[in-house]
Amino acid sequence: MSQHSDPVTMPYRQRATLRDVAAMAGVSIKTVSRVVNGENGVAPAKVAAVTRAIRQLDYRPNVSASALRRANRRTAVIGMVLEDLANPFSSALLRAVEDAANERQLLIVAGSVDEDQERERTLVRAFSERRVDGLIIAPVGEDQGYLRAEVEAGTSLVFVDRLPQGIRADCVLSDNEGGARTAVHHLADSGHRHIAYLGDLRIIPTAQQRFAGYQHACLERSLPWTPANHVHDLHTVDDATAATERLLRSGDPPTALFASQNLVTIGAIAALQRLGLEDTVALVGFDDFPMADLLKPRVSVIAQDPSRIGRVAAEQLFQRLDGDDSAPRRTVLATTTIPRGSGEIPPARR
Amino acid sequence: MSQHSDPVTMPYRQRATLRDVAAMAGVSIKTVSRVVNGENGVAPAKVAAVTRAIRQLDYRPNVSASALRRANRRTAVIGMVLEDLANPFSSALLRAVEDAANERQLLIVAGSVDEDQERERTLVRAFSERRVDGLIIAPVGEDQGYLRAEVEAGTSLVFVDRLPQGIRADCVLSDNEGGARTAVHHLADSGHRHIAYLGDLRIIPTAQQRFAGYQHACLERSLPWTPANHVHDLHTVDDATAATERLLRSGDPPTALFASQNLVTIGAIAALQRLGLEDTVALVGFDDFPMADLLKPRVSVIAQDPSRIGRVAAEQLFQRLDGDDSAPRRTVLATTTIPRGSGEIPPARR
DNA sequence: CTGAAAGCGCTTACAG
DNA sequence: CTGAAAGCGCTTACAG
Repeated sequence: MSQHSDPVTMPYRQRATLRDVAAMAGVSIKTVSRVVNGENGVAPAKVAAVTRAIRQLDYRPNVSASALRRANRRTAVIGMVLEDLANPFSSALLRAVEDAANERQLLIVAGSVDEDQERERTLVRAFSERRVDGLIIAPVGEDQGYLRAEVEAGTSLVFVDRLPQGIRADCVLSDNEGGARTAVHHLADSGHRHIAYLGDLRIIPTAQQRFAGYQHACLERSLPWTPANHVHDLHTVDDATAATERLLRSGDPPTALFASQNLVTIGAIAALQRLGLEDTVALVGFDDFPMADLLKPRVSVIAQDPSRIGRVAAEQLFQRLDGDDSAPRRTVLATTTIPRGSGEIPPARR
Repeated sequence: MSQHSDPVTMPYRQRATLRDVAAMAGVSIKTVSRVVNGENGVAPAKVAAVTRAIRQLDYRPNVSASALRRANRRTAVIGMVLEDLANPFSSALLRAVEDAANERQLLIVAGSVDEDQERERTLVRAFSERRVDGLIIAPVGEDQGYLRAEVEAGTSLVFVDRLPQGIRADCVLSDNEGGARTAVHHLADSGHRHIAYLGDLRIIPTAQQRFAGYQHACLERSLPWTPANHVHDLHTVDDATAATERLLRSGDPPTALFASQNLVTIGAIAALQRLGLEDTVALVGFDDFPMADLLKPRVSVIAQDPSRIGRVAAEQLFQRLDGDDSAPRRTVLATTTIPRGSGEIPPARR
């Protein structure tokens, strides 16, 4: 293949530059720049000539080039590091931030970390090498101290969903402990005393907080503390289904389940259905999900509001971008209890 | 507030540049550049000195600056224009493209269009002004001709989910017509002759194709053509619920429903449950969804594979980035019929 | 109201 | 093996 016909080595067909526009309009590039940036103090006739040249040449300013030279260096891009762009919680966060970012003409680069610390760092570095103005991060891993370098370089930083470690920065998250407490209280109010805890990976701070809430509620209501009823490290639907089946088939099964996360709730439901116990064993899940209202029984949940978390985080980030350098703020959003049926099933005779 | 303490006007604390690294290592910036880019032909001692300086200064190359000067102008960023980053179909596409992009160290900027043509153009322009290397677009609106300028400027372009209009380019999508045909055949095979069509906005090409599939299947099986049973322009769950209720309460209700999209299926289920008809009226939905397997009855669907669409689109894009300039290719992926119960309910006596 | 010169952080195209 | 000069597309800091 000749050098000429190979699109890889062939130079791209030129896009019009300030120079080209200037030449066509018969002015200097500085004048074109003024028009492009809407600065005033340009003679109307020149504005007209430039505008026409821009249209004729289909000129697109190169935002990266201008950011490189501009005093504030802003790229108008923010980076989001999320657990998994395909999961509803992450994507609701992303979408909420997108909507907020739109008003400011900010673009979003985003990536998934899948609970992998290494990946978190890789993504942040990639974003940093593109000089994003700000970062919104759902942290994984035990130490976010490496992000101090970014902050010192002028990158704004807001965490979501989970508290960061090793760095003080803004964070917006749900009241995980309070929500879990409420769930257990809710079940206890229906008379349950044997309430199982079905939890996500213990290394996840959110999971820890939810377990703490469970624990406190058990103490508060003097429920028996039965470690056999505490299952941790469930990270997939299938994990949760298997664990729930095992639990319910054991010699001393719980009369109610608290599922500390979306996928775990779904897995628990699958297990209950398989054993025909969905109308016998009570269930409250942490996190709402689309079909909760159409299942039988309808599923009671402790709902977070990921859209709100995203919106609040975005607003927080924008304040920082606007120069707010007050002390880091932690915003804890209350959860909402939504009783739909499954959480109000009374204890079965044993 | 003094000029100095105002973070907006205050210059950002300097990040280390090639110059700084060169000064510390006692070499020219060209030598640092060689080390950073892994070019060989640098004396080992200098490589060591440079490497040490890079570490000490926590140097991060400015990828945008290098792209500006580099011959191929590649930014290593691709843009995705999707319907709604928060909906499962879009987010599955995004995630699949992300996974493919990771292998090539490409970053993704993404945005939602919400069925708004204006927004599609705005997003594309914003991406273009950042000089993305490629675009993956789920097109809305009637004309994608404006994208020719991007292609001529060297931007690779692949459409997903919907065929573009006004431009010839690669496209990866499901066999919408075939899938819809199969759905109706499936219901007809159980003896249904009065099958309602519940469809999304008619302006959406995908919806048109699904209606065409429905139509062909009706002809093929000589089913009565009853316009009263064709409901279009359902775009939300609530729309679909209301329309389905109306239909089932009419004088001559259908014995089976074909819901041409996710949210419509969910709305139809809500209506069936409300009327107590979920075990009486058959239902097949286009698009699978997470809980389909846990509802009662379990929901039969025609499944697309958004992950596969995303992966194939990404691979197609990468081939173009690698210089493939063969004729535009259209990839149509087959759908899968998943019978779970709701689609196998026989016609009720009328 | 306008523009020529310098420079953002980097790579290219050379020369040695 | 190494580096000085020019330049990517733009804005800054001036001068007129």
